[in-house]
Amino acid sequence: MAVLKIGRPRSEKSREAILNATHELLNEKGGGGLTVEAIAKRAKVGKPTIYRWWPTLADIVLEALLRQADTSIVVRSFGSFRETLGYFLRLSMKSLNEGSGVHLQFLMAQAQRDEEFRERFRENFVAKRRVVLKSIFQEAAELGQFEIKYDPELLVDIVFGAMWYRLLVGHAPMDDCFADELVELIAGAGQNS
Amino acid sequence: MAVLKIGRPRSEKSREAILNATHELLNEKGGGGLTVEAIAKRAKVGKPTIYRWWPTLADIVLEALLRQADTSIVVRSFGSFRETLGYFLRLSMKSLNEGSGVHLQFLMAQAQRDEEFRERFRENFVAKRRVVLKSIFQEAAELGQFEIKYDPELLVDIVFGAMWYRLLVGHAPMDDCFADELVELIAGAGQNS
DNA sequence: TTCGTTTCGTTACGACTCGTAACGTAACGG
DNA sequence: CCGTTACGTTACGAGTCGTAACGAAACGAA
Repeated sequence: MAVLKIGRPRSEKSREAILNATHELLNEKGGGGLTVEAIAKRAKVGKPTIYRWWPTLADIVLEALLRQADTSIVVRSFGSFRETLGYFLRLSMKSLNEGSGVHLQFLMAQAQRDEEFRERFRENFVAKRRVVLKSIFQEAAELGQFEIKYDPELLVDIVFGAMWYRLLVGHAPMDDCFADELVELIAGAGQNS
Repeated sequence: MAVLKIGRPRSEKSREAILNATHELLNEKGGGGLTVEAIAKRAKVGKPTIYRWWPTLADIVLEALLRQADTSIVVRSFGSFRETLGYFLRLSMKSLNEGSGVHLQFLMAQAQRDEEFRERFRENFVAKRRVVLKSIFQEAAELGQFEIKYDPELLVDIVFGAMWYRLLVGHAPMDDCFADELVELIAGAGQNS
């Protein structure tokens, strides 16, 4: 399975410069005016170099997001279901408020204009997050802390749906209060007879 | 309050042609490649005429949506809370599947790239829908059919959030089953002690 | 009817972004 | 040294943007 590599190897320096420039521009000017040329200029890189490795601007943002999200998504199991879910939600919301929210807004917007990217976004990001949250529900169910009275897929739609909704519409904050409310509602849905 | 009008009046014919062309292009080619020039060409209208009345492409889509949404949003009160909410959700989802979903996808995408339009979208569409759903909760609460154990704002985030999430991500269908599941979960959240 | 006002559709423009092609140069393995 | 691949630079056609300029058309008022 060893892949034979000939020719000049890919510049890891340029790759990181591109991802860093994307991250910076997103946080400085938002996703509104993000452009490939701006990234190339900031990263001191040729535009064809970008198009050689990423099919779309959105794919650059997706990779920039995944690079930092891998380290920030942590699932810790506490004694109770409420604590475990609450920790996960507060951590997720903190990540959104501290920068990755702009990435997600941009990605979801682009997913509406590009059907092929929408599938990549769904497979490489959304689906993975869903698995994590679902595992929290199922683990709690196995421990007897949570009774699955509703389809876990629905519960995931509820939790992530509400978060995405607030992120995209911007009518209410993504704070700990919101996380606690969600925990109470979900926990309440798996408790009573 | 009678406003004095002098000069040539606005062409109602052109206005409707523009909104109809927008509606047609959205349903034919999706929101991906929708452009002002395409609308002008389809509506047989000059491009400056469009820019005279709408500041943004998204505002045209918003008006095209509101024109048909006004007639399709109906709230009927049935005997039970489950029936009333279920009717509202099934009707909303039917509307999404039959055309207005493409409008909403486009509008939410544009709202991420244009902060000013995001506010208009929030005020003129999202907020109004929220009021309608909230009124269903409160009316049921007054009738003793539903106990408000959670902030009504949160419940609205839950219901509309889940619907928006499915619409934008496209991982699961917007069918009657989904509506029924949501009804059960919400009703269950306001029933037990 | 005539005039002033406003909108109409057409055409054209500069500015911007897109994605790609062409070029010579740089960095690897054989 | 040679073949291969990636690099950065430059330039290009295509498309869209939002606006300006123009003459014609449609209204109310004199």
